[in-house]
Amino acid sequence: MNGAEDWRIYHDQGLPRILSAALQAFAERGYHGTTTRELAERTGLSVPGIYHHYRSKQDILVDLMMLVIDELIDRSRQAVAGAAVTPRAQFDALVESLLRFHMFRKQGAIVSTSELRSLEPDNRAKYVARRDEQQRMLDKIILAGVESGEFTTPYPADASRAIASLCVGVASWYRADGQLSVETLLERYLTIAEAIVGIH
Amino acid sequence: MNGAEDWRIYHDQGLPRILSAALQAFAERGYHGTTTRELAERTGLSVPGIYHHYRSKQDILVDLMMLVIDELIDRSRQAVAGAAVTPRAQFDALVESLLRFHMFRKQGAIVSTSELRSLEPDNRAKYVARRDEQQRMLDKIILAGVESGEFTTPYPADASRAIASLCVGVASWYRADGQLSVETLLERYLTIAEAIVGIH
Amino acid sequence: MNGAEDWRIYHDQGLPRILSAALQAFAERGYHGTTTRELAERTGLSVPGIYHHYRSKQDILVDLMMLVIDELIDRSRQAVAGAAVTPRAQFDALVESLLRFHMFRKQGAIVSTSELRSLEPDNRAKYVARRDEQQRMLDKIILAGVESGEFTTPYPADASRAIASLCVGVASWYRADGQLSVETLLERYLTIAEAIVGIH
Amino acid sequence: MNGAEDWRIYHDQGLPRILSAALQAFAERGYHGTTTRELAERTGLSVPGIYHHYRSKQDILVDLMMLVIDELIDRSRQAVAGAAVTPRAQFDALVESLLRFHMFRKQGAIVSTSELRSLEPDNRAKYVARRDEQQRMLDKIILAGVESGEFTTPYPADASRAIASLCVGVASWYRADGQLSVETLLERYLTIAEAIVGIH
DNA sequence: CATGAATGAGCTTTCATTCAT
DNA sequence: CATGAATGAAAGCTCATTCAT
Repeated sequence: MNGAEDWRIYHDQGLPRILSAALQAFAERGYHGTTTRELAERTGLSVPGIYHHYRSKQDILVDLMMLVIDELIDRSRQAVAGAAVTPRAQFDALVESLLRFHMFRKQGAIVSTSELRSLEPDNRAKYVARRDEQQRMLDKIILAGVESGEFTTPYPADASRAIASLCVGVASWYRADGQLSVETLLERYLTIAEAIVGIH
Repeated sequence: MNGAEDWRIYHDQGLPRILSAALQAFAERGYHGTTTRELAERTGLSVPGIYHHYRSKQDILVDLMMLVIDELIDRSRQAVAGAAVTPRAQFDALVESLLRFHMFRKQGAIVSTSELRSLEPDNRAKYVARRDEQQRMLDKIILAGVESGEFTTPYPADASRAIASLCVGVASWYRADGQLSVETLLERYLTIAEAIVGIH
Repeated sequence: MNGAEDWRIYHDQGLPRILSAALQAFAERGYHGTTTRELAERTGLSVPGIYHHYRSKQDILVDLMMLVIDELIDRSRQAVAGAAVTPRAQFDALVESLLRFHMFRKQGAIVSTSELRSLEPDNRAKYVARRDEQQRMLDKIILAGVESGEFTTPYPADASRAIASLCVGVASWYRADGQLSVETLLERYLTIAEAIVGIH
Repeated sequence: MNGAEDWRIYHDQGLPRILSAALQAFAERGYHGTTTRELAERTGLSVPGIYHHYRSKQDILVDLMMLVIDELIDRSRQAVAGAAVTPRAQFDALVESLLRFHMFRKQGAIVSTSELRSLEPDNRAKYVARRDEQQRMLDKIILAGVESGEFTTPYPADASRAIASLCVGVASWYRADGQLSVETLLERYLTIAEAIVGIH
């Protein structure tokens, strides 16, 4: 159904209005700083209207964060699947995908990072499992690159974590209307990421 | 009054008990997720006891975040002042200082990053001014290195932001009781940082 | 739409339950001496139930005092409108109306007098404007009587204020179940009021 | 020690500073609307300093109200004692004394009237006893006047209460810097009072 | 889905008051 | 008397959530 490079293309996320409102609100004021009344106002629904769709505020957060991480994983897999079967090609594709996601799903990324602590234990466990799954994709590719000799970093695990930090950091300052074009940012950060894993 | 390398040494922060309790609580549950009752319990004070020392919960957050950023700036200046007057020496010192701070003042760094949005506008402005001051220290050193030819990065501003992201990221996963020794982490991340600015 | 003498007839005020509770409570213990919890108990509502209907305790006081002064003005106008167009008839009607009001709306009158200082500045200004409007009705009638020669007081302004004081005073001691019948009280105080303006 | 007409002369009340502060504060904001902290600030004392002199806020109110009513009774007695032994002379003297008191001890009168409800039951009982004693002085003189035929009012009790209301009302609007001179006000209100009891 | 009313639990903050120094 | 620290109780108000219509 999707062409090979769909992971690069970001449209409006098409979130149901409650999740869309929650995304804005949680990103701006945090989960605990957002009231259900505010969600109602932002959606144009009534407060009981919200509860018609969700059993609790927590459920909204869970739904939202799961959608976000699932989209990230999905796009990451597509990126890797569409790349040539070399560590470098796969690395470049995955990092590019990570970067695009943190640019174009900025708010989702911010909420997911900062509200992990607001998830109740069970929900948190589920979320963390998926986030770790995502991180392992990068770990594996870097390890493969090191084993094949294409990447020269002596500490692949740290490099992987550092690259993830870098990409997550992008969400905190990137603006679509800022100075840096998408392509330029990708190019520069890819260069940095390659430097980190030791690609010459 | 202080030996040259004081910026490397971290003792207990010696925070007054209320700020110390707030630091733990805000880091764990966030500003809005922390109640004044909880602060009281953690301090061993009564709720009005808290208000004897602080006029509002917001004031506690402000005091805490200002102490954190001021310590960071102070240590950064010491690090640079104590280094040789070459871009590389200054860069290494500042990055090391940033890394140490995000390892040893982990919670303060987490709170400062995630609760910026919880500061009321005036307080936020003051905080952001100091944070920008800190960031400019790194910007300038990298620019100097590029001008002198010691650093080869073609986009110093991005490199500076990337390195800051990297260091901030450390606070989110570093554990004092983890696998990685301080010295090892410093070595690895310094190598990465140098790769980012293009030191051969 | 109403019969001519409606201003003489006092039924239960038909206040919404919150205002009714506030009326009793503020009259007994004062605005600052009344807690929202007490209002809740008196209404049979919970505390948030109160806040569903009013945004603040101050808003309750405002609503209450405005209802009181508006009813007073309304009845005063009706009394004057229904009287013959002679100063004496209008004076008698207005004073009778004032007296009845301070007998049958005793608590409202007490609250309005004693809690003026508890109104926030804007609300106070609005209330005072209406109270002055009410006072001017009496002033004008007395002046008219003096001009026509029917009233002989040499200081109409003081007489007007004195009569108002007198009527307000009634609220502080009148009891429906006391010794004095309504008609007797009206007769005596009307006699006094006429003596004050100098009607022979 | 006092000359005959001392009841006419009002100096500064010479209240101890705590009572003086309480007088202002209670008059402006009411007993329940005034905090002990505010009393401390107004006196220049510390909060524990207040408690060095008074065991509770209630005690301050009691002391204040008792001083006020005692001064009123004292001056009333002096006024009557200094007057000729005729109902009219005694009436005039007592009413003049009441008027002067409500002009020159305005705030004390306001507090005493509005904070009666804030006195705890025992204290209230004591206060009411004295206030009634004061009222009886006026009652008796009017009765004497009626018996001697000098006063023609057919309802002396109501007249007495009306006159008291009138005098109390003065405290609510009189300003020392207003239009009305003391002597003018006295003259007019005495005329009114005499009209009420039916002195020709 | 909306409206309107409602609430248990809990929020931040303040009160009068106390005690050690 | 001041300073400074402290507190039980309670204040005004808000939260997430629910229910009837």
